[in-house]
Amino acid sequence: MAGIKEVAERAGLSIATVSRALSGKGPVSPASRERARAAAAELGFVPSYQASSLASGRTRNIGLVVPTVRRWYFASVVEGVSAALLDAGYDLTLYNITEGAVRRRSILQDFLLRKRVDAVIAVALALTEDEIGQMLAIQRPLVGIGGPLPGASTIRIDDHGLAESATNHLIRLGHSRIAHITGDSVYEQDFRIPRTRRAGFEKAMMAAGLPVRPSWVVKADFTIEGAYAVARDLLGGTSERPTAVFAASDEMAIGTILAARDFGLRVPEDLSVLGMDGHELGDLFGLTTIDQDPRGQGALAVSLLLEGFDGGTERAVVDTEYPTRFAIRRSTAVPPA
Amino acid sequence: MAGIKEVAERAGLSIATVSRALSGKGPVSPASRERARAAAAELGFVPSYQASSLASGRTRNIGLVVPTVRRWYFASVVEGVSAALLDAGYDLTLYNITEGAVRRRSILQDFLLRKRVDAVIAVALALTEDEIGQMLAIQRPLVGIGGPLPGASTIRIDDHGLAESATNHLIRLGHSRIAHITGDSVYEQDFRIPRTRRAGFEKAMMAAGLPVRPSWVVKADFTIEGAYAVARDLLGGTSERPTAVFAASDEMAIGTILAARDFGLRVPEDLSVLGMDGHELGDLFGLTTIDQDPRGQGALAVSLLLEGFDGGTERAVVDTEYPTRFAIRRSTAVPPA
DNA sequence: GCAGGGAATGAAAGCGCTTACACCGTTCAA
DNA sequence: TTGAACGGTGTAAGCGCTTTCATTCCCTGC
Repeated sequence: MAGIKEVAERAGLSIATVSRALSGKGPVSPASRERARAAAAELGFVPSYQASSLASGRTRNIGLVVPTVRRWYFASVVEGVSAALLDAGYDLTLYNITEGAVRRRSILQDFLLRKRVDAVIAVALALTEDEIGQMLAIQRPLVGIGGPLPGASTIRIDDHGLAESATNHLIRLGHSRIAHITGDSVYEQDFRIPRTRRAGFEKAMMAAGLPVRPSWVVKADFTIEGAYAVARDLLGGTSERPTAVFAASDEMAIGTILAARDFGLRVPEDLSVLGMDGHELGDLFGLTTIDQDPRGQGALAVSLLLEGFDGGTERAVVDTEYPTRFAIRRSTAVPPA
Repeated sequence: MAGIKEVAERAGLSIATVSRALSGKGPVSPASRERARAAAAELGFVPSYQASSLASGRTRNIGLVVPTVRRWYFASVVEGVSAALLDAGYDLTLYNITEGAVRRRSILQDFLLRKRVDAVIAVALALTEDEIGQMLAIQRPLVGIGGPLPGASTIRIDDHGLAESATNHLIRLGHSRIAHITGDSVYEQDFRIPRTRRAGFEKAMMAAGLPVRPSWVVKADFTIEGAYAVARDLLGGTSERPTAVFAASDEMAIGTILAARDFGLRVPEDLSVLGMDGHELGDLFGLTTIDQDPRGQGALAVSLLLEGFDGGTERAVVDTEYPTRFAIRRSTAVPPA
């Protein structure tokens, strides 16, 4: 393996000049730059990451913490972050902390703090103030996507307001028997999104003078399967049935549509279904939803971070509300007569 | 930030002893070990990754190259790899090379070669021999999951044989009008799986003396939506319709089931549908499939790698055939009378 | 009682880069 | 004409660890 020393020898330059030539920092004459480049190319030289990190203090590596990559939303964020980082020549270290609190603790401590990353992007995680403090204490910018991170920059959508207007959409169509599928306790612990969306739903219902029946606010695990199971209970019983379901995620809305079909319920004639997120399957199911473009949010998080690196020392805490789009498709309509 | 030097001072030991005590390598008296541990804990010391990598040559970081994380299969592999790596105290650097050849080239060269990873796991990628050679040349083990990597270790399932026996399952049920949904050209370029599965399908058909109608071997992009679209064409036409569809992935099988439902076709009474992979939604759709546990494959890849690190210099190239399970559910039955 | 062998430890030499600093030769304004 | 300013370059001091090697000390066997 050729090192910078060999390149310098071959180019007839000092290693300092080669370093400057290849990194683009510092003044180097065009002639030297070209010779350094040529020598590096001939030897197939690739600078050692650990050496340059150690010397410069920058790793060109970003940590991305997600609860899972098996939900569409998270996978989309990961792709957005990954693509933006690749373009910028950064590496992405993925921390998939499915296993919960214990693992998460050790990740934050043993991994993120090991100066291995220049910054951290946390998706939908409600970190404690302690945890946030630790990150900031070691001078590593932290940006949160889809989750409130007091003291850190965040990119998020207005979950409360959007859930409210989604519910209002149903109410305006004439629905009064509206059920809501929210997240279950596992999710509530780490993320505040289900709770926030539920609050928006309840607010809209109250404002319209409509009852929020406890039995019509059901919990599921944010998957198609999970929502399918609870939607079967909701729709299959002999008791009165809702005319509309607002699910806190598109996956749960899709599960609801599938359950409805099982009972011969037509969507939207017999049941309106409204989702939230902008899932790639929304089109196929004609799902009305609020599209939040998680891929774009991931890319934006990277831009913010990289800007901060260049911009200098401004460690501004910005809270960006990401724009959404209300995609009205076929799954919502006026209630049955 | 406390460094090993501060820890050594506090513990009243040399930095060499502290290093040995904390890493567990080399002889250290129990008393010193304890003092080093205590001092490190008090100072919140976490060793610098780049420094130890630079000094030791090991990064404790594994590169994982995937074409996307938005398919269930890949996301599952990522989770399997991630969990295993986290347990072992390794980092995972994710290279999501959705964008194709150009990006992939620069990733392999600029990133993987920068000595940033101890090993690489490539999922479903048909790397060229050149690319494989480069990796091996720099002494970095390479293991492939779900794709043939000549010269490197691989974990894979018997795509050809399994596609064959899946097809035979349909044939034994009495089907003779069997369609196959395979991958489209984008996928074929980088991965050999669709082609291999199609070959298995064709072999079984030929062996049974059944015709492989070109119009019944249709291409889709391995997504639910993509397969839904082509399945609508396949099933909705006025011409003769197949009685069974063997899709090269569960997602495509699910798309087929959804398309069938649109036309009022009952599964399996009017149409048998057979998938492959073991998707988490398979249960909901009652999908008969071949379960290949990608999560387990990811975990196995990590074990193989880590074993190799400990085991020593044996750079054995092993080709592991991962066990699968034929999950017979409700989506396949005898053909309509 | 003494050589020989470990175990425990510390000093110090790197690992392969980046960058502060010093230096030289120009250029250009005063 | 002079000196400040600056572009271009090299020297060398680290970055924060790991690991080799030498040293010390204690135990064992003869």
